[in-house]
Amino acid sequence: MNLGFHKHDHAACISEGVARADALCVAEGVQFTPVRKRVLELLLQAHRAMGAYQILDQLREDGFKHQPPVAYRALDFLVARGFAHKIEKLNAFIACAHLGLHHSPAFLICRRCASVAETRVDETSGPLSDVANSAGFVIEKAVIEAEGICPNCLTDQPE
Amino acid sequence: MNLGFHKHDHAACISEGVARADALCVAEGVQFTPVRKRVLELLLQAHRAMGAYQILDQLREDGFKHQPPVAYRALDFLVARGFAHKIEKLNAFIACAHLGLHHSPAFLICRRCASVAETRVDETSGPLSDVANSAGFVIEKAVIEAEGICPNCLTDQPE
DNA sequence: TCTTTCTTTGTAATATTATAACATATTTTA
DNA sequence: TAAAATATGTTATAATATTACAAAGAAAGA
Repeated sequence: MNLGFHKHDHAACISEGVARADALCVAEGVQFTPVRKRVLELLLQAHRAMGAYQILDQLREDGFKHQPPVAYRALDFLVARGFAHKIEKLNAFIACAHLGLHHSPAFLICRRCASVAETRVDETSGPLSDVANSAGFVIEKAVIEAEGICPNCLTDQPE
Repeated sequence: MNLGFHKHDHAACISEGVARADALCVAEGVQFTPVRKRVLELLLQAHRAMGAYQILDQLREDGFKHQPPVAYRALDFLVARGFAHKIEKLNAFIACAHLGLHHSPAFLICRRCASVAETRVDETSGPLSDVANSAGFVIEKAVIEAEGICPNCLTDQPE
């Protein structure tokens, strides 16, 4: 599976992501306002997890308002619609890599270069759901974040 | 598997947990100082995730010093030794339920009663490691936190 | 169209979580 | 016991996130 630890046409991946989100917003009848669009662009562009205050700094440079709620609202919107995810381990946000597909995301976080790859996992099977099922616990959402060393950092240099 | 969503001899589970941690500290030649012990007791007693400032409040009542670093240092110690875990999703801490066993923890968090159950997962197999392996990513630590409704809250009352 | 309803934005203030930095004290080791 | 390592005391501040309320804008119904 393509995990993002590689070179790719980045300009296209930004514009495609925005276009897809745009279409989804139209389809769902919600407003993809300038600040929401800009935040998604920033996340797609960064291609890594960004903190809310990093985003806020960028918004300021772009002439947007930049009090904390501006960023948090846009992020809440993007996360609620699945256009972005929060990485709990980093208190940071990342653009969704599978935009439009209903999925349960899992992340591989490189502790060296801070890149984050998103993959998908099956919510309804696996050891965790087995345990939950047998205990009678109903899982609604799972945070799955693995920290380690990405292939680039493994080969690039010694630790 | 016993997930903690049940009645049990709580006094015993606190004293056993402390005794086990004590023994491990002796074995490893590290100091299980009063504040460290007290924080572990508080976590074992609470039997749920506690924020650092909640712990700090308890420490104050117990006559300990109560500046933030006091709690964070004790928590860092407990987490580093595996006596406690941080729940990233909640920015909170919980006593380890499998104290002394080397393990990769996973959590089931009830969003209704805030109880947290700890279970173990196999780090070296499962869908996530398959993806990581094939991508050449080396996982060092995994955060696995499922949010949902626990069996007690499911049966107790409608949502 | 109007008007009212819902959604979004602007803004100030503040809450919550966490760390840096440095001095002092205590414990362990040589 | 001196030196080194570890742990604590303390102040200050950084980083992350939310509340609350007013104003503006968009959507929906009459």
